[in-house]
Amino acid sequence: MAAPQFQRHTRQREVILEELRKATTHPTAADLYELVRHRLPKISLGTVYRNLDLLARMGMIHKLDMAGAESRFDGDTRPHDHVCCLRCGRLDDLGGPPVDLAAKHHDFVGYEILGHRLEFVGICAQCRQHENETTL
Amino acid sequence: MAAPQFQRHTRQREVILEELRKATTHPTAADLYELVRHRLPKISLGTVYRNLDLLARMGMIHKLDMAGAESRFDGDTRPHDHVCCLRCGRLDDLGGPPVDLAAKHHDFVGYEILGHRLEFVGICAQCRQHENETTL
DNA sequence: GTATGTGCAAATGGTTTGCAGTGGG
DNA sequence: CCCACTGCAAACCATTTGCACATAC
Repeated sequence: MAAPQFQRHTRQREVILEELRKATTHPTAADLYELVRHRLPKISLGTVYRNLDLLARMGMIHKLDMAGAESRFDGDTRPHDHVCCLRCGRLDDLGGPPVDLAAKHHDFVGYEILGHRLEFVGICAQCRQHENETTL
Repeated sequence: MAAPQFQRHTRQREVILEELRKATTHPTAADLYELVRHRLPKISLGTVYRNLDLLARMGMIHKLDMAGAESRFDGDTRPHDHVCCLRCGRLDDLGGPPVDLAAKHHDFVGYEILGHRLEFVGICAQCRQHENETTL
């Protein structure tokens, strides 16, 4: 709830942020751990989690909490929506401007609305092709 | 992936479904476990999970997976959206028809879109009042 | 009678945390 | 020099699972 603020500048944090920004796949914490480990072999998974949390609360990255177990992270903080493949689980950015749901309709039952979480679901191109090849 | 089908009719499943339909709070599996335990003291948490999963795959209830760690369940399968309070975590139904996002805009980057997950977030009436009382 | 469903308890898996040591400023 | 940050390992906690027994049909 407090304003998160960096107190130190560490190599670990720097590399985590770099690798996340470089990635195009919305990696999980474990994915990122592996990526970062190529450059900082001694880093611990706990440090990855701590820094991802800190970076997200600073607003420098986005934590994608939506469905499923593992959180994924996004180094691109420009507003955009996501599509998740129900078959293989891959998560892609959606082109075009994000859906605007502001104010629209609805009785908000006393809530002050601050935002929304939205994720499209479907079948990705690869999985659709796979299906066509396999299906009788 | 297979078509889920009931093979037996059990008291446990019956009571779980009844309690969920009676509840107005979108309970978690653990909440439901407590509720059901009043009537079936020997039921196990594993059974609650197994039946919730089965009922959800039958389409008789909805599993709400979005934010936070714990899944919540909804006995009302009519289409409707939800609002979640960022302060206290309560989850409410939204009145009015669900937001229609069909087809709209967007380059769906090769995906066949089957649906979406949507959840509004904000501060509930109670927490807003609390804030006003407490804030300087 | 039999295989599905249950209770129990242990296992799993993602995430968090306590602690002693490291290093950024 | 000091305190935030790290590495490590143990702790956590929601959920899943293996197994022997119970029970719906």
